[in-house]
Amino acid sequence: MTTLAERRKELLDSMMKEAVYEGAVAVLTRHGLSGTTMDRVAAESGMAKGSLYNCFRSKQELLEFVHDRAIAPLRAAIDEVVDGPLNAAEKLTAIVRLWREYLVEHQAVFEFLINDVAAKQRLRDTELTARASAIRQIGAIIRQGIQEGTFRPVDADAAAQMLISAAIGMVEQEFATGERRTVDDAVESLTGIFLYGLAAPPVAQAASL
Amino acid sequence: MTTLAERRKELLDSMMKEAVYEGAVAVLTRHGLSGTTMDRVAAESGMAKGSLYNCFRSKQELLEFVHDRAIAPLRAAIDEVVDGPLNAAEKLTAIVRLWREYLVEHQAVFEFLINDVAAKQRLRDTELTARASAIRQIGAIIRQGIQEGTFRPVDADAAAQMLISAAIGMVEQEFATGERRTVDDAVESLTGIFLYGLAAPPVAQAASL
Amino acid sequence: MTTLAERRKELLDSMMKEAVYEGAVAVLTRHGLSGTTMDRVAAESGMAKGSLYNCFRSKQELLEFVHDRAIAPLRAAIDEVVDGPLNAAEKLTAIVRLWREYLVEHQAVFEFLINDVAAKQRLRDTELTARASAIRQIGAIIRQGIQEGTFRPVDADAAAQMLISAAIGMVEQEFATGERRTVDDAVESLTGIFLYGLAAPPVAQAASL
Amino acid sequence: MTTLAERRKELLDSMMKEAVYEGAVAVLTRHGLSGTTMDRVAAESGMAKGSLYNCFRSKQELLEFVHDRAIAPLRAAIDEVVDGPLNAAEKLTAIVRLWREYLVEHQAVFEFLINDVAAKQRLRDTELTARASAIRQIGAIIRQGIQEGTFRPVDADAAAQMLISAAIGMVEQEFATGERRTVDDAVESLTGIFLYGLAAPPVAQAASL
DNA sequence: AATGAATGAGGATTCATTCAT
DNA sequence: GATGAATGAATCCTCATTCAT
Repeated sequence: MTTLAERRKELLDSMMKEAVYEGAVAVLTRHGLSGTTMDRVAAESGMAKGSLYNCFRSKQELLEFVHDRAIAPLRAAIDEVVDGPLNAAEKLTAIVRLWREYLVEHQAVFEFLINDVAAKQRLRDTELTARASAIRQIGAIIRQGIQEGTFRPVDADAAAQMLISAAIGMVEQEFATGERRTVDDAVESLTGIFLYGLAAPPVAQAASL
Repeated sequence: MTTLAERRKELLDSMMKEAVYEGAVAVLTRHGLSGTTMDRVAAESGMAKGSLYNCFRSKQELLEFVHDRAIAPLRAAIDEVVDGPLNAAEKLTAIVRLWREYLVEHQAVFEFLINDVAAKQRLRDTELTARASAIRQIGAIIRQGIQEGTFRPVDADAAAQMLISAAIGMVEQEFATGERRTVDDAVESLTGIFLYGLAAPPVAQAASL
Repeated sequence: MTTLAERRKELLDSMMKEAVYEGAVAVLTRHGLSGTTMDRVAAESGMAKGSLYNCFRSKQELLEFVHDRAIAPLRAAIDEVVDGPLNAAEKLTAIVRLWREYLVEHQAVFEFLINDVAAKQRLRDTELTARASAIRQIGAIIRQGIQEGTFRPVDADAAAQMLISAAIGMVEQEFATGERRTVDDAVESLTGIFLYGLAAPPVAQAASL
Repeated sequence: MTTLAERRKELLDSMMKEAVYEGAVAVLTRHGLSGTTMDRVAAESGMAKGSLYNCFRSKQELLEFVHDRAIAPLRAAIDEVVDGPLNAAEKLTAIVRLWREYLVEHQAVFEFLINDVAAKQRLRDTELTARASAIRQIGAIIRQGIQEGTFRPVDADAAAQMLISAAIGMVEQEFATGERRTVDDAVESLTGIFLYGLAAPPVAQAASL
């Protein structure tokens, strides 16, 4: 018996949350994080402000939901890559590409997404932020590469952090300056440096052969 | 004639601004950017709210002052490195070290400093933000390295952006997780990857066979 | 369907606005226009400051409402006279009487009403101010009189402006000096001069010689 | 001995007040009454805010001074007319002309001047306001006219009040609508009505001769 | 006497949250 | 459960007035 009612409730609840998600993203896009008020989210979601509070205990909780909800597809896509058959360098490249595409697509809520409201305000569950989980996964890939012998034995977590930071920074830069690069160009630029570094290959080594 | 009165006035003014700077940093540290109200800054600086407005036309202006004031020493130190006699790789390493030391030291206002209030709220003079100027300078150094033949011919500005983003990301990571690395370790980790990449040198492998 | 909820809402809304009107008039009376703060209006109206802003977007809008609300009965009464069957001189007299009664009755908010906040701050719709609409209507009546041949061919709008200004001035004078005249006396005094002028009739003089 | 010092002091004082007058008028013109702050007046007058308070006990007092000072020339000119040899109708016309010229010339501070700050805020000495003294003088002239037999025996003070109110109203109207009339036209329009009224001369009387 | 920095009460406005219907 | 009016603390900013120099 309860099953029926429960399912119904859950369904309604998730429909409402979906509406809230879309409304919140619209508001975030139009008014920025500081301009995102419960009033506006309610209006944009087509529901009463009070209903927002039936769904979420506080604005903080609502924003965390929106954040997680927005991040979910990216995380899923990355999971697929991570569990896939590619080698370390290819996985890294694929992930960088996913991040880049994701960031560009969500430009409007970029700041909100990247600056990780949840994390900032009371870093609840660090593992939930897109960045944190990306770092863990990338770290694992780098370790894989090191084990495979294709990567140098670096501090994998530090490298992962740098990689993701650099990816974000690159997109931020593009947004700030307004110039837009092609995906291929951007991804290559980033992975090129991370895989091969800035230093020119030492001629001496070649000569020693 | 004016010297007397002017000197006095300037002195008092700079003393007040110093007090405001310290008060603001304290508030920023304790309450975060969004918790930084004029009331709190006034109280923390030991002056009346109105006096803040005798000194700064608006909260925005006050925050810009604090930001610039906080960033100034780092910029000066980097300028010195840039204009110095080191080669490109050494300069890069030195700058990464300066950034790291600076960020760790100013941990408290980190978010505020890096997220560049000024830039966010109405990107005044983009060149004035610490990050932007660092990118320009690092870009120049990379170009220098390319010309010297010690760096590969990469997109210098993109690389600079990545480098600075990675440096910031690294410190953010440390703050978030609580683990603290030594300066040498961190700097080496970062420059190691940026200079030599993740990929294991294929030549050495070939030679070792 | 909507009727139920809508009626209720409208009723509540108009009750609130009524309360605001009365509160605002009380504050206006006690503290004058410049002493009329949102805090005081809220307190006097028996509601929270925030509720005022649920009803009116700004202080300006609230004041405009109070103004219009206060002016409405007078305008309606004048409309009735204008559309009535009286001749021009009678209409003028009737209108002057209405104005006078109205001004005396609303002495407390006199300054506020006459100095036309709305007009002053951003003359929205000039036609809405009591004075402006009175001038238009009186102008029409004077033109009617001119056509009827009972009035001299004067500049009707200028005359209307003078008439209304004089009516207001007369009441202002009474308020300032504290002496109160009877309605009949005051109206006769005003219409007497406007209809027949100050100059003694020359015909009588000629006849008396 | 004191004479010398006293004269000096008085001279300096009146020079300062002159400067304040000009500064205040400039500020009033540029920022309106509500935008007229002591800071701005001090700056515009080229003196320190503190000095303003050596000269005037309060802002109120300063504004009263400015008001009176601005009104003085008009009052003097009217005095001349009043004491002159003209007959009542001519005096009235002359005074209306003076008012009109004065109002147009001081358009910028019109509101301030006419709405009589001093009177409004605590009608100190009613006789000092331009309007009040004008009314007294015009009342005297009308009484003169009545005695001369050229005016009908009306309530002189009420008529005077109406006349001055109508004059002010006429100019206000012009300012509001933007259309500007010639002095002659405006004065004639006003005096025409006040002297001869709106009513057409009764044909019946002429016929009865 | 002149100065202008310091004061702090006061004002308009916003918004997360509650709660009666 | 849904609604949205009510709340009032919190925020930024202004400005007349004082007073130490």
